[in-house]
Amino acid sequence: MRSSSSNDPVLLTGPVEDYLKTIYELEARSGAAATSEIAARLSLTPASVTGMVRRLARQGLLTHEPYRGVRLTELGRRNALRILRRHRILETYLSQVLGFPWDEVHEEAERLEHAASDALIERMAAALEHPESDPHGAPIPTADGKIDERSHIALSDLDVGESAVMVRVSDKNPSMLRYLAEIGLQPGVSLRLLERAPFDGPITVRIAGSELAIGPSLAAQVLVVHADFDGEGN
Amino acid sequence: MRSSSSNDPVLLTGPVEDYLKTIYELEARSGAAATSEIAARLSLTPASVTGMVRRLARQGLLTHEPYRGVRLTELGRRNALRILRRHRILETYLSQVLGFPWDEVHEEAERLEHAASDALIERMAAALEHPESDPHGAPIPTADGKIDERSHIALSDLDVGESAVMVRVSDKNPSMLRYLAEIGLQPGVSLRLLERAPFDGPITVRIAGSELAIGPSLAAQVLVVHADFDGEGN
DNA sequence: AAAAGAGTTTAGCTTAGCCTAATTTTGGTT
DNA sequence: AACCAAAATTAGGCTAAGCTAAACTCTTTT
Repeated sequence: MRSSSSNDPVLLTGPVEDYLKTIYELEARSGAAATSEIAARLSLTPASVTGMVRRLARQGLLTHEPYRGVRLTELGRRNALRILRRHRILETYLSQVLGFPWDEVHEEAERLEHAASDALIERMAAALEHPESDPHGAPIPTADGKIDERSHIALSDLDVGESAVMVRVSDKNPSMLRYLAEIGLQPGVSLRLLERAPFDGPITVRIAGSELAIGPSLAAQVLVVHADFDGEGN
Repeated sequence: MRSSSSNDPVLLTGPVEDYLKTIYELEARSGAAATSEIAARLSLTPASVTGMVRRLARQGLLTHEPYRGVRLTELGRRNALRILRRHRILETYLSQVLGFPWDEVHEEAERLEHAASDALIERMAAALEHPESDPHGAPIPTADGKIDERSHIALSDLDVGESAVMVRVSDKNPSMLRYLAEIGLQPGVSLRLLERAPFDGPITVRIAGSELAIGPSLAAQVLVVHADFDGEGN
């Protein structure tokens, strides 16, 4: 009479690691991750996700309320953060040490994060002097599972006349990243919103002295903090 | 009526890469790789190997004469050398750049070799200034599939009085590697065979001024070239 | 209150890669 | 020449992770 309780040994496969990471990110935005959202992010069918979610629930990595969505347990969250740490340290290492352009590091890290040992990740972290964020501005969880999720707003939500500092952008769209690099819009760069065209039109910003028009959908992806404010403490 | 011919797209999975690498190494020694040898190297059952071998033959990566053994085709050899290049460059990078001890790099490379892109491997190779051998002295195949297999003899086959240079040792036995590092027996080190005890007894060598007794089974694993001879040209 | 549609789950299959147990082949001994 | 043991193969199953098609549930709209 042995029940499969939550302290069964948890050996994570690559696909399972991908689920956990994805669910962590979705849960951070929406409270609970929907089957279809997970499926879309991982390019799987919803039916496949339902099946995997059942298994992960059985292993104690998440809870599943049918038709209601999925939440990570503490165990699931710890593991998700471990993968996220690997991913972001790998991205940083590939970018800073090996000179990969920032639009290529995501895909490479996506594969390496399942193969690298903790020892390797920690050596890379040490070589980078323990970075706090990756090349796209995402915070890197510590080895003991703490993460400093800063509050930030979208560039598109800035008011005209306000100054801000670019802090973060998604790592998942290579061509967007190439464009941002081209116009010099990278984490740490200061900017000021000069003008906003009506009817969801482009935004004009000043970056490093020159003016630049940015479409609203791109501006919505670029995260900033107000320049006079440091963005800490939510 | 479509036959699965040898120019089907060949996308290699991790396990398949391991088979090719292993078969390449066995074939180099014995002419053809036996099912049971492959199974032993990969810690699988012979039955599993037979099944996989059939698939790989169907994909044109090797030829299989039932009960007689397995040989890589040109396609299989090219792919095996690609994995071997990855493995050895990874080992070298982990050792030289990230400071891993030489007894730990094999296991780490074993996992990373299936995940790293060609672009990453080539960046690492460039950072290392295109090394010709890995930390254990194994030659690194070039990106276009050439490999410089040097001839060498076992330390145990040296005659008394002969001088030699250590050139290579297997990367697969961590505790042996730790011991060799401890006694300073690493590729490039010069030595002279002082004495050989009878009845398969220990060998005494001089390394860096001091004398050292080495058991025969260890000495058989350590490969050397004669000091007055450069080991090139078969 | 019923119906519709989006989202989710279930049922049943597929493939890769492994396993054990049973059988067959090979090559060497008596 | 027959036999035996080792090696190899076949037969039949299993798990992880995916898929399609069909059925179900929830919420919203009529």
